Amino acid sequence: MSEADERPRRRQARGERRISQLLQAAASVFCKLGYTASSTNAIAREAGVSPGTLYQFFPNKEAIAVELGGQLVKQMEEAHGRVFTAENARLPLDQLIDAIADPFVEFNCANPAFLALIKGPDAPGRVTEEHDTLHATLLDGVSGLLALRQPSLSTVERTLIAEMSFAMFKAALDLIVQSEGEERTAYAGEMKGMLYRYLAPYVGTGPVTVDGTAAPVGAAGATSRALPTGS
Amino acid sequence: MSEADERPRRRQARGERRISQLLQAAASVFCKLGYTASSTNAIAREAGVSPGTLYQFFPNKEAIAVELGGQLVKQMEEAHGRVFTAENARLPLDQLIDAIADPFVEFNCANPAFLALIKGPDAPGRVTEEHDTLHATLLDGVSGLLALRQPSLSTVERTLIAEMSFAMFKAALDLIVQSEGEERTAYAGEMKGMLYRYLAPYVGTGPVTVDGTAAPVGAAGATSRALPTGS
Amino acid sequence: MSEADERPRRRQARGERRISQLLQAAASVFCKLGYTASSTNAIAREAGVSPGTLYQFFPNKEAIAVELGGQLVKQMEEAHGRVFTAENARLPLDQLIDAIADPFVEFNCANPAFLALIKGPDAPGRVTEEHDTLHATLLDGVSGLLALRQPSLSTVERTLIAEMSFAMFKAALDLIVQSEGEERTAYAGEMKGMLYRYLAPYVGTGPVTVDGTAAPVGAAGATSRALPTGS
Amino acid sequence: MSEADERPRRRQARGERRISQLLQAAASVFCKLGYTASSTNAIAREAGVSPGTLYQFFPNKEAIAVELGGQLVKQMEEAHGRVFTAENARLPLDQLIDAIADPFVEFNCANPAFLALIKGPDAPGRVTEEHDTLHATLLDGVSGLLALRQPSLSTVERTLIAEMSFAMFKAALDLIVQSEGEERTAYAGEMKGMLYRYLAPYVGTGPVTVDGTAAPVGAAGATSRALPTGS
DNA sequence: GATGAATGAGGATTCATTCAT
DNA sequence: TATGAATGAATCCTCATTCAT
Repeated sequence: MSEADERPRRRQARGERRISQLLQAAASVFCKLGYTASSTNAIAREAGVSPGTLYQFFPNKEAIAVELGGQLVKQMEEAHGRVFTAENARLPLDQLIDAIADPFVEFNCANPAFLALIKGPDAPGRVTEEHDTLHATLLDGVSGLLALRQPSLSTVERTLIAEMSFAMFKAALDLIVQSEGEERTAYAGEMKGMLYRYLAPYVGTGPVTVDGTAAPVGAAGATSRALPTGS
Repeated sequence: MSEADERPRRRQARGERRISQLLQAAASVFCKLGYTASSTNAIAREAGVSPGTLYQFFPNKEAIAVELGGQLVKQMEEAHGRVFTAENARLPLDQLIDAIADPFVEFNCANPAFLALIKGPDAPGRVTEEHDTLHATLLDGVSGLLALRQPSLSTVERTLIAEMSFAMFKAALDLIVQSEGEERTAYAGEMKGMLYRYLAPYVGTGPVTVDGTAAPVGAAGATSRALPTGS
Repeated sequence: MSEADERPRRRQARGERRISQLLQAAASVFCKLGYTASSTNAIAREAGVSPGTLYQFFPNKEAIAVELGGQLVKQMEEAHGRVFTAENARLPLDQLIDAIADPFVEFNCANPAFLALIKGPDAPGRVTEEHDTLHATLLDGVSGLLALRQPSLSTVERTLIAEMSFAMFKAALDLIVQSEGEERTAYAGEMKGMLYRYLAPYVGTGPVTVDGTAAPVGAAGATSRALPTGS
Repeated sequence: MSEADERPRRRQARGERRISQLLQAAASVFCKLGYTASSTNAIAREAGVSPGTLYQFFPNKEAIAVELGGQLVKQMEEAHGRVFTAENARLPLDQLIDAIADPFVEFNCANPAFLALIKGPDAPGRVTEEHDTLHATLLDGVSGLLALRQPSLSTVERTLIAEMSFAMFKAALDLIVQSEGEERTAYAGEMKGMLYRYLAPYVGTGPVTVDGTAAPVGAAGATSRALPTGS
């Protein structure tokens, strides 16, 4: 019984060690060279194994990225819990932003490969499955938050705002990850301020009240450029 | 004198035709494949010349990107004039943003290769000379504007805000260029709104008065997250 | 004794199951891809075992082919009995041809891998041991038949005729195996007619008489095997 | 004028030399290893050039085979003229067979790669474009001859006979090419005898008369082609 | 200038085979 | 015995770059 249980596991043990070895190597290489310029051979070399070994676990580069993305998402969840939750959605805007951004910032600084995957390859049309999935997942998270917080937004509006917010977030994250120390803190602060001021006119700044509407906002100057909030 | 003058000119005439041929081809290929995945052979093929010819004008791939960047900057200036001017700096913030963003949006939609170059390769550390130059140029533009508009900002603050603004701008531009029709217009609107609300606390919304200070702003809610404006 | 006897037997039992599993897989893969393009990994995969297991029973790809050839020969004998017999040799030519061709056709249609092995790899000089063995076996069969039927043929003549007959047979078998239904029947008929007319002048058409000479020629039966000439 | 003529040619000169060098190398490698087992690297090595050079002239292995096939067909035509002609079709059968077989035998002995291409890869379903084309061309030749010689044959009959004849022809050619000296001559004789006797009932042995019908059968000439039967 | 041939290292991927478990 | 991990050379093919013409 235990034998039937363990035997397969033991075999997988080496394999799984190799897999994480390879994923770690991939993370490192993706960070150093970017996705496009990373080669499977380079990853294998970094992992200290032969190219053939890599291909025993992954059918191609894309699959490595997919798996790495999945692992990182899982790791982030394990470390910081789910961030796109209904509870978070109902927080005052500044706290909501903290609740999303802080874990992301922390995790991406510790695992810069995550950002590399989120950003994807530098070619417009050449999006990869993995990047797509990741992008969709995160975008859905943002969009869901918006829906919970401000149900009056139309789908189009919501998508627009979510895409913008996510794009801004990624771009700022890039600056954050690439800097260090005080500079990094400063960038993180800027990112939050930016998101706060961008989103305030759409979703209000206060906590969401019982009836599901966000508290009224005082950002009068923005309205002329903002989408109608539907209120 | 006339000999030394004219022969080179003729040669340069042919040469420059070749060069723009090649640059146009490069623009097209960079857009299709991204910088990293673009090959010199592909560019030469697209330009209808032999690889050898390409290397008669450019010592390597990087140089093509550098030159292309330069040309595009020049073209944009020819089409839209200088945008980072003192006059613009003194406009009311919304007009200032229009004055910068509109030409960029228009030009990048017409020349999507520009954005590809601005974004650079997908590798964090692997920044290329060309991308660096372009980045520095544009960042200086933004930074200069900030300096003119709000001289009280410290260098550090100015750099921070400029980097953030530029990063946001690039990210939004990406969304804009990749969309079409109404969607594109909507993204452009969002970008402007976003920049407006982000910058207002730092540089004020009104026109700059004679004494070089921006008009006072009323964006109270933002201050807690914003850098001190130096006022 | 019982230990030394039975354990190996049990082991062999499992082993032989594995072996036929592998051989069946090999047959399938050889058919799909041809001998040259077939890989041991592919065979193992098809058999549902690991590559290591395959190499526990066969030292290399060649050995698989050899064994498969042997098994198929044995299977064909089990299904159709020996065909290269003295009795057959003495039959009237058309019946002799039937006696040889029918089992081969039937068996090869059911086990197309057999033909793949008979044909061998597509390289002229690269004949494999397995193909050689099979080739020699079958050629000996034909040659033996000729010797029995027409002892007056010199060795050289006999070899020549045997090689030719066998080559024709293989080529026709290929057409037969690759076709279906009526077409297959038609090809089989053509093959027999072809062999009949080719061999008749050498070995006579009638049954072999007691004194070992074939009956004089007078290829009456041939027409019945030919397509109507339309005249 | 001559300059404008020669310049492009001179450039191509090196290239065309390379191309025939490569084709020759390919012929040699295909013969040694068979089509399937031949690698582009091996061909390049044999030609004494780098792999990259090969790919400047041929996009892949298949293309090499196609080109080589084309060249060989052309060369055979140049050396022996067209063989599938109406005049040949009307000859007495033995002369017709001579007219077809002799050039083929001679050419294939001199250029054994031709046969390698005609035979194609050893995989049943994996037929290559080049082999297909070659096969179709030659089969059409045979079929055309049959149509001219015996118009009363139905399409189905004609195809059947053509396929059979061609298959037999290929198989015999293989024996011929692989043997030498007297043996080769003997095989060639056998092949002709075999074809003669196979085809006689379908297309008659005599010359085709004015009204388009073949002379009545009465295969007198056949015996002269057969080995002495030892009777 | 322009060409296109040439290179050889490097890209992804597969293969026959061996080894540790 | 059976597994699956491991290997490294070999597969096809591309790339940035150079060179002879």
